[in-house]
Amino acid sequence: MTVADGQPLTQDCGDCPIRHRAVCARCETDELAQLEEIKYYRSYQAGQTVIWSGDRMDFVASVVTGIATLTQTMEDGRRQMVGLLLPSDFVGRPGRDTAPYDVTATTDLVMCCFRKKPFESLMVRTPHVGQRLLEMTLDELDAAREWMLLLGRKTAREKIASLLAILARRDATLKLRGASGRLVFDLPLTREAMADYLGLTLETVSRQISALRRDGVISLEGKRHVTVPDFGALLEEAGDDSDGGFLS
Amino acid sequence: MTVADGQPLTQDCGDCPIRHRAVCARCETDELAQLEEIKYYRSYQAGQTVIWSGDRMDFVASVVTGIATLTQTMEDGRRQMVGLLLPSDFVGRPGRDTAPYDVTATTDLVMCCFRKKPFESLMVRTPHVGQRLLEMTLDELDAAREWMLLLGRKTAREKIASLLAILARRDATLKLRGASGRLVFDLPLTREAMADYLGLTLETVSRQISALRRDGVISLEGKRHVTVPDFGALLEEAGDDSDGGFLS
DNA sequence: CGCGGACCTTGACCTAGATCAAATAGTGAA
DNA sequence: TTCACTATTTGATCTAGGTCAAGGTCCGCG
Repeated sequence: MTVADGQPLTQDCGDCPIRHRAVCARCETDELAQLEEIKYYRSYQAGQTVIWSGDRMDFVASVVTGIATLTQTMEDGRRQMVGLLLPSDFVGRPGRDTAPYDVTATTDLVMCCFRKKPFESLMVRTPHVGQRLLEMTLDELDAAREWMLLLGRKTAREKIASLLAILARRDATLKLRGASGRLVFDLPLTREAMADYLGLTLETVSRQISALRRDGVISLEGKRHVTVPDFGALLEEAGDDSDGGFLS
Repeated sequence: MTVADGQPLTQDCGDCPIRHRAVCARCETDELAQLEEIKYYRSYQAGQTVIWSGDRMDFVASVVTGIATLTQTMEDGRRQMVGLLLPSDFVGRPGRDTAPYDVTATTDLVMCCFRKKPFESLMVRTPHVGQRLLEMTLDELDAAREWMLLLGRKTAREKIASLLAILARRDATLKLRGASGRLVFDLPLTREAMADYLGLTLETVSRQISALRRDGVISLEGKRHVTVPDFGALLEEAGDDSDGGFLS
């Protein structure tokens, strides 16, 4: 996934890193060809806003590489992140034309976009797209509900541990590393973004990370490079009643 | 919607109160006939548990009348409600066989059930069911994300006001009353259930309701019968930056 | 090499909401 | 009518996390 001098690149769906996980995952070759015809790539730099809440949104898209966030803001400035978009995740909604949330690129970001109208008409013709989108939406709903438990009932320490566990697990999945006690990854979020995600202040995030470090649950090199010596111990801190069945 | 002596009743889809809003909303008459063939009704009394988290779940269903809740529980007993199911809402997920949440009847409840296998195979044949389910799931995801903002960032008073606004609005919709400043409805939830929904304790719920009453935002007859003299004022208390465009 | 500006950490203090503890309705059965 | 029981309210206190404030670290730039 290289981007030549900030220019969006075009590429073959066959080589796409998210081919088997994104909204196109279930498509047959002919369906894929139709999608390929209407797709185009866009890239954003870390920190850039992709869409402002309330803006007209004439496309839908899949995240190809990088991380984006969905956030809601109240008039007085209180902010809550309501979604973390990782590679293969879908942005936008067929049948809606203004964005309900701010979408921001947290890291450098490449998205595979489809203009909304052609995509919608394509959804009618190619059942596999709609089926896959339903599946993905149901998964996101589950994730949102798990997040509701976190926001409503977990302590600050549990919230941080939960977030670290999610990031660590996701990183391990991407790297295709098997079950292993020791995990190493980089935090893709600032302390402030973590606070927005967790319903905390950035000071509390910082304090709890320091506390987890003092207690040996994690160790840090620099501010962002995290080592988890014992993933089980981290899950313990997260307060989850199950380890998700994998990488325990 | 009467239930003869606790016996589930069968009825014609044509007379069904949720015909045009549930998962069957978009079905043509022939599709509806197929659904009708595999449906059956079940009823539950207020307080009964419909499904326990982790249980095998061999059906999916629509709420016909009454209210049900989805809740998650941590080992130490902390509880968070993650969904409020109103008439026409859908329970269960095609392609999953154990329930991820407790489902509880909050009021007397009637559900229109479909065994999972036949429903799944029907979904392949009748595109309108899948389309409608996608639409409904996207709506639920939006609702879940709004709830995340509430859980993560709103004060106790704003949380209560938000919940009352949702219940009032929904009640007004059901009764088909037009825009009106004055609204009257009954709380379908105990203080404890409200606390589970809002990420608060029941004492805080009680105190904040008392405070809203003292301040004239609502008035109460008994514990459950609420009058909202000025819906706009209630929305103001809820801290939402928009009134949802209806019934302001 | 020194400056400005993100980003992060830490300390001191404060407050919204939790916790603990009673008291007060309602409600249905005997 | 009284008892038992559940739902609710209210008060007194405690505390996790917020707020305010001061440094610290890192990095790019003149």
